Amino acid sequence: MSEDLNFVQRARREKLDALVAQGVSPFAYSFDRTHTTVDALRLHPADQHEEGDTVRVAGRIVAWRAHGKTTFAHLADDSGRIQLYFRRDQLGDATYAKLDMFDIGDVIGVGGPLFRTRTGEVTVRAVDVELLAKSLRPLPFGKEEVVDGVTVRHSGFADAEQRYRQRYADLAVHPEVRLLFRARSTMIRALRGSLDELGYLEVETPVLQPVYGGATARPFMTHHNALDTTLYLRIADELYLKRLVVGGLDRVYEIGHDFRNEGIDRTHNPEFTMLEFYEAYADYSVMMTRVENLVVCAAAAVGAVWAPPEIEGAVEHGSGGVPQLRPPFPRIQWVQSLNDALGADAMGLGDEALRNAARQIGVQKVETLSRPKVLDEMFQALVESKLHDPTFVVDYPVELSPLAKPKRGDPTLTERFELFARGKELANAFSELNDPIDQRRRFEAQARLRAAGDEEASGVDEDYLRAMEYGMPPMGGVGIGIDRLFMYLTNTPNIRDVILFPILRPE
RNA sequence: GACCCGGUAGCUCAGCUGGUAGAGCAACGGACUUUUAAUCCGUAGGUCGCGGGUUCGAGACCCGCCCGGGUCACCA
Repeated sequence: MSEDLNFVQRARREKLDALVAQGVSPFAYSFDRTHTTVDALRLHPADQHEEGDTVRVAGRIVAWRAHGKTTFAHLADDSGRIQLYFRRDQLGDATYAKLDMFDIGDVIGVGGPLFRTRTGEVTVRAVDVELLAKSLRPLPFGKEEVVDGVTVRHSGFADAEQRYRQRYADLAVHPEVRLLFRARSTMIRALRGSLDELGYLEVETPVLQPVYGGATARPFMTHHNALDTTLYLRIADELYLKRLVVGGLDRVYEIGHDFRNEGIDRTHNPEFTMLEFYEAYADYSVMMTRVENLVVCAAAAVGAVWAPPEIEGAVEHGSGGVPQLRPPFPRIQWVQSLNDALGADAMGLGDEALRNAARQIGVQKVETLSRPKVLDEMFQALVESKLHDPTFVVDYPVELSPLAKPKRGDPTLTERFELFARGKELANAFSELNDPIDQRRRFEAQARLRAAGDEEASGVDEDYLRAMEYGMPPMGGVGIGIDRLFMYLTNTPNIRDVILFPILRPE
């Protein structure tokens, strides 16, 4: 293996050996730090020019400027970075000589008083220095300069594939990427807080399921050895959460991963994060208010901690910042908006006329699609893709919504809505079907499709029907794609940039 | 899946109509006690994605393949 090391790695191994030979342990157990770099900087007031408090800071060496008997460096931690100043007369010959064994990327701890350099930068005058972890592989740090107050980054880490594969290196080198993922966590925490405040209970339901359902998608399959049975990774949480409402947990939610064995592109990762929540005695109009409030709350949370990076050469996440949301969001009827866009009564068209209309607006392979699918495609092309600001689309045709209740007063429609923004679906919700007899019919229709070769169709979930037969309260349910919501709020076009470890082809 | 762009040093990239591999940063040696893309002098570092072909000669041209990015399609 050592023959594979490049010359940079070999040089670092040699330094490691030299340190060990001098009795320095290159991988420490702990370091007693008193301040983060940003806290240390704040400790030293702008008007203070004499030496200040003593601090102990720890982090990664990100820049190194040796000048013979004196050395400047920058140390970065999660909060930011601070300059270090080493002097031979301060540290002594032996300690100062050890600095030669340090490299950019090493994790070190430094103690000493704060002072302000000639150029005004708050700096730690190192009195003691300790190696905490030797970096044996060079991190692709770029160099930074400040031009007219704007940080400009030179020759950094640009290879998108390597940034995803080695997210640890991407994060180590790009503070703006750390900030983005912190904002994602902040958003999820805010969503949890909102639901908790409404009396929702956070629960965990099975990822491994004997029967999959709750959405239309091809599943991942696996096998349990002891039971000698096929299990599926869930494609949705829905049916288990609704079982819990049967059990008397009136308001439940779950934030977790769903798995869909389908294509990978800039808006699809096979494993993605879904928030689903169900509320007994609420219908879809109540849930619309809930979604609106949650999205506004998510936007506020993200906006409070995140803005597009102002570093030239930074990893890009679109522009414009977090959108300003002005609830209530517009609500448009599915049928009406399709008819308006088409200039005809889509639902009233005969099969051939409908297919011709679909072809004309550019729907591909119309002849292979079922009638509901054709309608859905037309709606996507004519309406969805043009919804830029958050908009609720309400009252979907019954053919498109196998788990929703029929609309009161119009059985051709269902009480369902989806929320769209920037042409992408952010949420999907309905007044949940709670009639077990109707549900069995719909399951059986799915099972027939499956028998006919439709891999996306699920089977009959007898246990779920049993739960429903005990009596399922009316309820509203919502699914929100967390990755998509965060992409929308940060204007990030690629889902891989909001997932820490996106799926890639194995190396 | 279709089309477009790309794969050259650890990183970011250049390499013209084919002539035998370049820069900056990082690394290594040296000088330097307030620098900040530090500076200066020197050194080393390459299976040019892989496999064929054309040619006296291929990083470059041709064919095939692999990998990545983008666009479109599919996957609500």
